[in-house]
Amino acid sequence: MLISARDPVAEAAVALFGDPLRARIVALLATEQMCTCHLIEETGARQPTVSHHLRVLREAGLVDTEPKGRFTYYRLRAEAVAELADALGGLADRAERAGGHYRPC
Amino acid sequence: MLISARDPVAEAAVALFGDPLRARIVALLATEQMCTCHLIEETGARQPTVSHHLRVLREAGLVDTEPKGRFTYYRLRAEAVAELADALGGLADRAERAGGHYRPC
DNA sequence: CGCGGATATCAGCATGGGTTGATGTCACCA
DNA sequence: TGGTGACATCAACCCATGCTGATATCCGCG
Repeated sequence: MLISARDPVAEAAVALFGDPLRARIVALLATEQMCTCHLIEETGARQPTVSHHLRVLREAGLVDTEPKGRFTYYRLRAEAVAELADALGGLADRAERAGGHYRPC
Repeated sequence: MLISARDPVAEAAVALFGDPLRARIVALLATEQMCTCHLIEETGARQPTVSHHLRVLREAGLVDTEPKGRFTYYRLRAEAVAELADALGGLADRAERAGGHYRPC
């Protein structure tokens, strides 16, 4: 795994947690599917701010949207989060095996 | 898990991946322990920049340091990465179980 | 059809964090 | 002891991103 600016793991991690409000939204969506109006209510943030963060999550492929009339419900994509968890598990494994190797200076 | 600005999961994720260069450093440290001079060489970044990012990782408890004379080696803490992976696995589980719950508007 | 509600987007502004060059401190060597 | 190398830190600068108020668009209802 060569992590670069375009690495999906880094991008997903930053999309999920790169901002405190967005991390809060993620936590809320992990409890139930919610529409924008609920997220605005729960977080106390302004509507455009909430919409902006939902857009970041949407474009990162971390949420699905389901329009219901005037309301838009968001679902956290468990499969995408699980992929990230797996990738991090792999990183931990590699780090474990990397111990003891000392490159000379 | 109530993710907030102080949440260790969010903080670890951001410390690991919040900047492309830092993510790159993390990937390098997952292959072997390296000293600052190696990381400067491998990444092509300036020394203060590399030091700054190492500091972020250090203060987040994600790397251990081992001074060897004038050289400082860094080790990615596999256990810390594994904890993050576990937490994300839990988040994915919860998101999976959250499907189907629709709060009325 | 007109109005109100939900929300996605736009444009402008402020701030935090990354990068840079300079500096300070410690370790090593002749 | 003095000089050099490694690197942690400092201070200044810049830019990407989050936040705000305004606007546009779509949907539902009387």
